[in-house]
Amino acid sequence: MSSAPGKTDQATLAEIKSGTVTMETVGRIAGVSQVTVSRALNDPKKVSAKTLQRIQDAIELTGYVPNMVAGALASRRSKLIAALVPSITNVIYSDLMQNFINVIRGSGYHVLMAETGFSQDEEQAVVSTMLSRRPDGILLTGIHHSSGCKKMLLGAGIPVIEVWDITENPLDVCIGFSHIRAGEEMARYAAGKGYDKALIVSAGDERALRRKNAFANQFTQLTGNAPIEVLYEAGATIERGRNGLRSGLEKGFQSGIIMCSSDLLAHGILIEAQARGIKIPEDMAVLGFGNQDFSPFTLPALTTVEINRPDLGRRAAEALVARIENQPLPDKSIDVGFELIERAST
Amino acid sequence: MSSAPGKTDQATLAEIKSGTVTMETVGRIAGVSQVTVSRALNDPKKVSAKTLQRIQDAIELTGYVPNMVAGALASRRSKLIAALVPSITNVIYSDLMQNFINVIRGSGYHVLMAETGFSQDEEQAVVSTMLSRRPDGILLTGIHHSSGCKKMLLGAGIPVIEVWDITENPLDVCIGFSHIRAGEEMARYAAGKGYDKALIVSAGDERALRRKNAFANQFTQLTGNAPIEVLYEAGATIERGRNGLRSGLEKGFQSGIIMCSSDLLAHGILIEAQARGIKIPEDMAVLGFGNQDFSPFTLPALTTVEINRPDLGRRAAEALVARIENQPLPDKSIDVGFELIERAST
DNA sequence: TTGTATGCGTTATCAT
DNA sequence: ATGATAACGCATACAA
Repeated sequence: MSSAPGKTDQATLAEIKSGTVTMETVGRIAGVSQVTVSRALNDPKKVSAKTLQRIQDAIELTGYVPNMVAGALASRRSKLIAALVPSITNVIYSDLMQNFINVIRGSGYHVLMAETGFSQDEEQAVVSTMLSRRPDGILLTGIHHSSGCKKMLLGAGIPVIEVWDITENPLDVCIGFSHIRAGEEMARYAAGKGYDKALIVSAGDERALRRKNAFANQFTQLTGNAPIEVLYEAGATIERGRNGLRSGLEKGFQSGIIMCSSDLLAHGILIEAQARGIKIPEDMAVLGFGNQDFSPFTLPALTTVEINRPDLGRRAAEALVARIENQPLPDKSIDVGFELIERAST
Repeated sequence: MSSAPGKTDQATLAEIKSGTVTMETVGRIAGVSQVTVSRALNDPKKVSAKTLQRIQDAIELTGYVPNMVAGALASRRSKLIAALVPSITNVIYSDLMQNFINVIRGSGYHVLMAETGFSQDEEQAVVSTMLSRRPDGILLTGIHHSSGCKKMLLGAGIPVIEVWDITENPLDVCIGFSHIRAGEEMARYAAGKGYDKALIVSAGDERALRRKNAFANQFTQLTGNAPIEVLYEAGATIERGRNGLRSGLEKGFQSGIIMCSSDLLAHGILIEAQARGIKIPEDMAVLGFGNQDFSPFTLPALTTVEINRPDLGRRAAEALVARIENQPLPDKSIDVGFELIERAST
């Protein structure tokens, strides 16, 4: 009678105390086999109400916690998603990830997050170690990856979603917007408002540079004047924005519009302008990018380009889960677009 | 001779093509057993130079990627760390996590990151699903957790590190600073500078409120005047900073010092003050918290309290890894302190 | 230095 | 509705 339902024998007690409770333990207490416990958790309909109740009681009693490591090995589905972003301290990306993660969690997946620091080599290194976790899917930022990285991803045979950029030929699925079109749109707006001189203050990452070049080309074409440029290797900060205006003035910029690769830089420029008694937008205009949460509340409020990041994160998660679960996906390349929001700084 | 070293037979080719390469496959090609491949990867010293080379060639040939899921199950060490923060979009925490993750990665661990949103219930729910991944250690933000959460953690029997706060009785190890002492120090500073009226603009999370209360008590004690308070349920933003000053003025605040629970709120107050023609620090002073990257570059530069977040993240990672690997830890409770940095806003 | 046997805690495939 | 059995891919103990 030692293994009768409801009984808790010596061995069972030892397992509970040592924290080594498994489905086997739960089953022994509930008077069923380990397999039935597995079914009770994964597909309760297949188990009778009576035994289901007994199993639930046993789980309660033992404090059983499922072991997804074992589950992943057996099912060959890890329920893990790897997510690679250039920087987790940059709100542009963490904002996106916040929504991505929340949707992903709702579908029962966990997220392994890592930084790639704007470098393809680092991305490849990170992808390499991530794949050893056998993720069911992976999110990458951007559409440019090393060939070694692509090869590994193809070899892994898992869905890949590339975000924050767009291309006709994604590795698998991409969702984002055209940085070139965004840059061009900013130039058209600037020229359309009558500004015929421009200063560009930009961070040095590849996507920012693509926007910058598109802006410069379009602006030059429309006005006949090539913008002055101030570039930073590193990421955008308010400090670099302040320095950027200083450098721009030293390089001879006197009036017109200042195109920034980020609202953070733009905010820094507003501050530096204020410190110097330069009036925005009377003396010069400022155009940001990203529409961060503070951008409507600067002095003056910032004209900028909005990307709906929460929506982007959500849709990326939904698309990735759909791909993993073999649901049909209408499109391999999803353009979420952007919107130029005019405020007082221009 | 079909399994002679260097040979690649039919079955092996099939495995390579189907992406189901294991140590077994590699070993077959290299002419050794699966165990030797395992050793070659985990402890190369134990394998002769010759076979090591053959194994490396076979790995190269097959594109073998280790399966840490299987490794975790067999060794009962997942090499996974769960990290729970209130918000990943808040730079205060993402800054900390950035350094935490980098150190953790260097030790061969991966990080499962999740948000808990300032709620103990959500924290418990997240902990629950995280534990099913059998992490080797876990990082929590703060020292207050639901009893269910504590029970689960104890039951899991893994090292826990609590950051961004401090207590004499951590669950396991904690590293952070005293929010009460920080609030008191801010009050002493304010009173010492001669301010005898105060407005508090604070976010509503538990730690911010502890600083607020400590400040209010100490300030009242020193000056005889209780501060006016403006509280927000949600997190700190520049927008709420601007609204906070507005509300403070409506509540009758006219002059003195404004104590903020975050530099973001303080920045918003500087902006609103500028919009209203209020001179900082002549008409009223502003005191922030956090020393964010922009804080030296606001107008005027922000007086604030600095916590060395990168250092905190690094030390948290080091302490957690030490605990996991059973290395001695000098202290269960590590106070990293804080520093009041005086700038132009006071 | 290398190999054999075994088990990690599940899921999947058959039976019953 | 439930159970027996065999993977899953690796690490560990023990042998040789």
